[in-house]
Amino acid sequence: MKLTTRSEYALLALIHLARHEGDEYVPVAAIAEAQGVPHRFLEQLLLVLKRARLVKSQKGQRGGYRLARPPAKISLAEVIRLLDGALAPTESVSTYFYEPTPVERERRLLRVFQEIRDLVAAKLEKTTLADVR
Amino acid sequence: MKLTTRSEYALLALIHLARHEGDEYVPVAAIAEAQGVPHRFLEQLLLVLKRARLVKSQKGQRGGYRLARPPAKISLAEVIRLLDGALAPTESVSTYFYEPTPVERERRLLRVFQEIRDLVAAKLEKTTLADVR
DNA sequence: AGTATTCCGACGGGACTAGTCGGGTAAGGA
DNA sequence: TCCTTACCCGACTAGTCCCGTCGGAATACT
Repeated sequence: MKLTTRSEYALLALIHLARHEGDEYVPVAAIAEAQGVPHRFLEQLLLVLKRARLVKSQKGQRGGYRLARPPAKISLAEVIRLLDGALAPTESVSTYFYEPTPVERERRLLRVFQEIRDLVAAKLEKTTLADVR
Repeated sequence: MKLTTRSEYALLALIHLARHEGDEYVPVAAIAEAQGVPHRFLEQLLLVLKRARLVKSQKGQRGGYRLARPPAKISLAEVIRLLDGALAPTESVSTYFYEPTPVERERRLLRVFQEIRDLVAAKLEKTTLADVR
């Protein structure tokens, strides 16, 4: 039932970028300082975001990062799933990663977990950076 | 966003006990075999459940465990919170365990997490063993 | 007495988390 | 051309947590 700092920091970084859409290419150092997260660590996360094409980067002087899409087109779900894996509270309930467990035989219990997953997923899916900017 | 096997197994055990309410005092071995979970491990979990007064125990021959309350009075929330800690997706959003983080300054984001926590908590709070038995 | 069963604390291996570090690569400016 | 800025990449580490296992003590029934 927990979120790692990875997705938390990633979200903070994206929010920062969403706020500076005009400035194009904000360096990691600026984001890190503004949001109070470790520079070197954030670098890693932004790299992941870049590979997933959520942000674009520019090297060298005046380089940095910017959003690859408008904030309204980036959902929290996408970010969290990317950094933390499945959204489901238990492995055997995810539609993205499947693996059998002993809980599976308890259909009613599983059902409850499915409903929760759907609730959470729906909420995260429809909340975008534009909403939390 | 994940549940540990601890609470999963604990729930399975409780469900088993709920199904055998008349038999009073089911030994751990029986539960473990029925639900397919490691005997020695489950023992630990039941001990926790006992200390929290969710179950009662009886030592010696014909001993074992039984529910301390009717199934309808035991919510999933209670069990999961006991074994896994807070239900909130991020630490700074739980009403039970509080600790400050850098995410706190992002009010809108925090708000979303709070809503999710409330959603999940409400669901788990009102679902009881009687529902999943 | 003997046997079944809970109770308790300790321990261990593996995975994961949260970072750090050193250096490589590209872009811009002087 | 050369220097500086900044991204890029992989390796590494220290700590924590998870999933169990184990040995044995205490207790209750037969």
